[in-house]
Amino acid sequence: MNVKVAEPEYRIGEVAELVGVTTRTIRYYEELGLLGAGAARVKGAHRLYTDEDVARLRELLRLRDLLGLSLEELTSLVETEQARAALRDQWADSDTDRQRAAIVESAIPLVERQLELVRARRRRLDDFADELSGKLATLKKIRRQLS
Amino acid sequence: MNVKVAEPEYRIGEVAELVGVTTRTIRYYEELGLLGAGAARVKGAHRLYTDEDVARLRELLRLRDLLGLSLEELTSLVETEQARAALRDQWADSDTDRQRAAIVESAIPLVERQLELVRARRRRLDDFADELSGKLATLKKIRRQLS
DNA sequence: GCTAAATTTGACGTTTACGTAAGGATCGAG
DNA sequence: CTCGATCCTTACGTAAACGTCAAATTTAGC
Repeated sequence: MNVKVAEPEYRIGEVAELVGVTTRTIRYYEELGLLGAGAARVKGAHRLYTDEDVARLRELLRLRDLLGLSLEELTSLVETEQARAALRDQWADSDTDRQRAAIVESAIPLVERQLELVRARRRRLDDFADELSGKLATLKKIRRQLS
Repeated sequence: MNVKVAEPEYRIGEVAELVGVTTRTIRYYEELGLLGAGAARVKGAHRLYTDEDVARLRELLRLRDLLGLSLEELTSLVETEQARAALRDQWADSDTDRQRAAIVESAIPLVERQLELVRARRRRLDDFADELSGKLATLKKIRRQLS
């Protein structure tokens, strides 16, 4: 029972290069609870990451870079997902549909919140772009009148 | 000659409240060369700001907040405008059209660069939004199948 | 089992972007 | 001219997000 599919795993240095950060950053994020990499890890052993871990890290970095969220804001935004990720390990096992449904139910509002943040930021950028366009048009008009 | 239109002027505390930052921030930005407020100011005298100064500060804050630019990146991005702002004071005076044209000429590429940055950021946000939408759709599909 | 390369833990250092406090000067109203 | 509010300069303090270094360990290959 509890058959594990041999997932390809990466060491911290590989992950760092894959996503473009340093190993320090990855350990720091784990320290903050943003990454649970190998939750069950004997102290001193090397950390191992799955493809899913890498994807999660990439998403965190995107939220950080595109929305300018602090790591503290990130933690509160993904805390639910943290629990979900913990549960997810057992997804493939003997979970009941009811349990699976609960996991999905909890994941949906999280993604919805992220989507809202992204869209709100997009709207503000649109406004800014509009103003800059107007400014540019004004400048060009002046230029024409001066030539 | 050199008739000055009595522009409404604000003290640093007023500006701070208007744009939502502290006076420290404003002085710090001046220290970095981002704001030239009262370039010709006797040491020790109070700083005075015009409506245009306030607008400029607001723009800087938007670039900082929406694009996540560091203050160093901001300085290099607006350095040209800095020179332009210095010249602009004489705009209303005895400038020739050739000089005015030069000012406008130098301002245009600056605004264009800003617009490019904003649009690039917007594209990345759109990509992110698309991915999140897809993820959300997937989750909802799973939810339907489990119910 | 041995060795080189990568990793771990712990701790102190660094940069950015301001916060904060002190002592004195300036400004505007009366 | 006086007084209270606001501001000035100088300087040290701070939080976030890592950087860096050292000594001990672990891991992969032979």
